[in-house]
Amino acid sequence: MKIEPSATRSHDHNACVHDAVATAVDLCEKRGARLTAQRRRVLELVWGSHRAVKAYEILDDLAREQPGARPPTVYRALEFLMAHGLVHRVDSLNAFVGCNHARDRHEAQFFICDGCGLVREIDEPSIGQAVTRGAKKLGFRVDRQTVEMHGRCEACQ
Amino acid sequence: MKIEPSATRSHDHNACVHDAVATAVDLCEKRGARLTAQRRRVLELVWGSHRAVKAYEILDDLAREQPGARPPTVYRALEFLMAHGLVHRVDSLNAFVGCNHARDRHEAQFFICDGCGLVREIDEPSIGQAVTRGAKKLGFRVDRQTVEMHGRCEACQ
DNA sequence: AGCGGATACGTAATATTATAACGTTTTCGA
DNA sequence: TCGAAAACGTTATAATATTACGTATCCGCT
Ligand SMILES: [Zn+2]
Ligand SMILES: [Zn+2]
Ligand SMILES: [Zn+2]
Ligand SMILES: [Zn+2]
Repeated sequence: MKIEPSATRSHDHNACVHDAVATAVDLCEKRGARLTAQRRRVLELVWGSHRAVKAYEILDDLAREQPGARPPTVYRALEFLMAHGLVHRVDSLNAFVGCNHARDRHEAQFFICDGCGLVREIDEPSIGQAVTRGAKKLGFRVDRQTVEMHGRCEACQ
Repeated sequence: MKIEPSATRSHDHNACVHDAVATAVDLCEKRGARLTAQRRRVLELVWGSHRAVKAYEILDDLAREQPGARPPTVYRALEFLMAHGLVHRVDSLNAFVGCNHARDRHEAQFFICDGCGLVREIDEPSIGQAVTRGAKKLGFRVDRQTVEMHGRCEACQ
């Protein structure tokens, strides 16, 4: 198992991946959820970078080491990982990104650099609050939010 | 030209559509943009309801009255309409919705009812401000935002 | 250990969403 | 009225995602 390097990072990314997997193992253990080898491998592949990764990119990677892999293989794994908050879907990119604070359930908000592809998940409570205010005005109940900001990261400006 | 009724409205929807088209005609006039018959028809079809409409639904409708219609016919019209802020894409639904305050360029924020499909576009400045604050913390420059809240409208709760 | 239901996976097919490529027609100002 | 730009027609294909159904594996229970 080798994790490829990425142009968009300057840190020890293997440590990122290792941490993410350890957290996932832990969390699934606690919840009695089955983090199978395949699901775990898909999690690693999603964490291959801090970019959002396309399902078919994951499929290509997976198929290289496991020729039987098919779309449902990947989508099923992603479904599981999303259900457990280990991965998020980025709707504006049709792509998936690893969650870097998966311990608690949370509303995900993303900054996405259109230059280098970097995705940063944040938790800015005032965004949630502003949304709640807006919802109240309309009598809406909010169950789930998609908040994705596109632009340029510091390095790419 | 007949606009179909929708389960999710209690108002004179033909008036909505009429207004939207009048605004569009006006705006395109001002900008020297060509709101052709086809683009106008697609705008009407998007405005067929206050729900988000799929591209292939529009295509089906359009093809009924114009058998030569093909995917590019619709996507090209939508591209034009979006470029002029007359229609927005709802990323979390892969669908399109008419803009109800197209006069000015604006950041669109949506509340989407998962019960009846109603989409309400709002302009809650505090959301934009909260986002800006979050962006500043990260050194991000925001160019474009996707803010889509899913839940239940007042009637569907 | 052996049974049986639930969960996960393999596999083929197909559905849905979107774009590429290229030629023709229309528009509109010079 | 000419010519370039824009719009449109048409075919094909790319990209994303799901359905359906059969098989294998896991796991609690006896
Ligand atoms: Zn997260
Ligand atoms: Zn960047
Ligand atoms: Zn709008
Ligand atoms: Zn509703």
